[in-house]
Amino acid sequence: MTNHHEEGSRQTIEHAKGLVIDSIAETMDLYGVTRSAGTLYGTMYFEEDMTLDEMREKLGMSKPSMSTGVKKLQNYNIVKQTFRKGTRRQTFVAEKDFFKFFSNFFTKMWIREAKINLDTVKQAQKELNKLIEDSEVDEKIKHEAQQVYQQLEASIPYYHWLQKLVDSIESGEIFEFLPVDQEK
Amino acid sequence: MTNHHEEGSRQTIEHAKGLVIDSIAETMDLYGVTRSAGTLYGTMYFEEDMTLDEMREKLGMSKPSMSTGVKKLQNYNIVKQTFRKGTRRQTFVAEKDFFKFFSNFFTKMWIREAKINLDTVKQAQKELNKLIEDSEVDEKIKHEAQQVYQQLEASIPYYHWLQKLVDSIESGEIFEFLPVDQEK
DNA sequence: AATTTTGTTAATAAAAAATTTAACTTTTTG
DNA sequence: CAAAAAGTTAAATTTTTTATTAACAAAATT
Repeated sequence: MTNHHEEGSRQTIEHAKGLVIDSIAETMDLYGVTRSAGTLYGTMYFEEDMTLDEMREKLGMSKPSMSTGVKKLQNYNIVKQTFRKGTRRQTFVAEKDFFKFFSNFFTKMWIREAKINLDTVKQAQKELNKLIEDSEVDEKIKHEAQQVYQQLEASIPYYHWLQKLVDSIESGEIFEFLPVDQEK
Repeated sequence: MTNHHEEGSRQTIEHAKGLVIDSIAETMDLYGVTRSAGTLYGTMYFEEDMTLDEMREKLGMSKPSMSTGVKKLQNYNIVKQTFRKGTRRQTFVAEKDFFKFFSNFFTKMWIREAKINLDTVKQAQKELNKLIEDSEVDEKIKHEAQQVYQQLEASIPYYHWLQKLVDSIESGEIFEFLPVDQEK
């Protein structure tokens, strides 16, 4: 085996990884994560823990970009800080189990959706109730307010269901209903 | 009931709707849908079918913006074209059932994720296999290729599971496992 | 304590995305 | 079939986002 061949083989491996990294980044882009954060995650997916400088080297970008990128990924709960002995630099590691990725990423969004929207619906209903219970208010308006109130009321079970979905993912119960097929 | 009061009451209703529209737009923003498309959806959520000009009027934006916005929402499968008799203008209606919204929106993303990433993983594995099966290739490289191959292989069950999740949502089966609580 | 290393914040520059105006195409109706 | 209406596409502009350089702050080692 010559060095010439070895060089080409390394390139083949890097090419294969590159395909997957781009694909992951495209998917994350679909989910509203910026392309560069997605590429960073994809890169970390194939590495052990990395320092900011190692990321910068791999991606050819500036250190502040890596710093903010990693922070973003930490916010999505798909990258964690780790402790590598022998260096005083911070190191970070990507969540490599896609089931955990799914869980961390979507439950975070859904919890927030359920909370924010439910709070808002309650607040809007409170305001509508003022009209509905006010004897001074015109019947036509009252009826309109009631209709909107009802539409909002009908949305509430959805947010409760979303919370149940989150719970079943976090507890792992969902995998009893939808088992992971291990065979290829 | 005076007209003066009636004016204020209408404003109260609009204010309540506005709270909810903003909240919906914020959630959709979280999901990677632009703010203005989210606001358009939120607006349509409180209306029957709408023409482009009605949207433009409500949102105070240009008609081409409405045209592209509606197209985007149609792509997410959360807005459909309808036929209102008596007008030759196109009309559009928003999906108001959030369960269907959830289903349409997320299954579309997940189907795409599963397909694209699975295809890419297979392709990457094919390239890695060339190294693994090539007797000319250095053992060290071969080992590295095998490791990456294995990492990719381990991700495949996730994509199959995602497809199963999509199927159970589309068939409605998931609601047997996670029933919708009707009581408040 | 001083110096070096590391990471973050701030300001600027560059790039990307969204919005509008204007031109154009298609559809409808008289 | 001509005229008008409706919708889309294209080009240009504005706004927003992203990334970089440079300055700063914090931590650690000598």
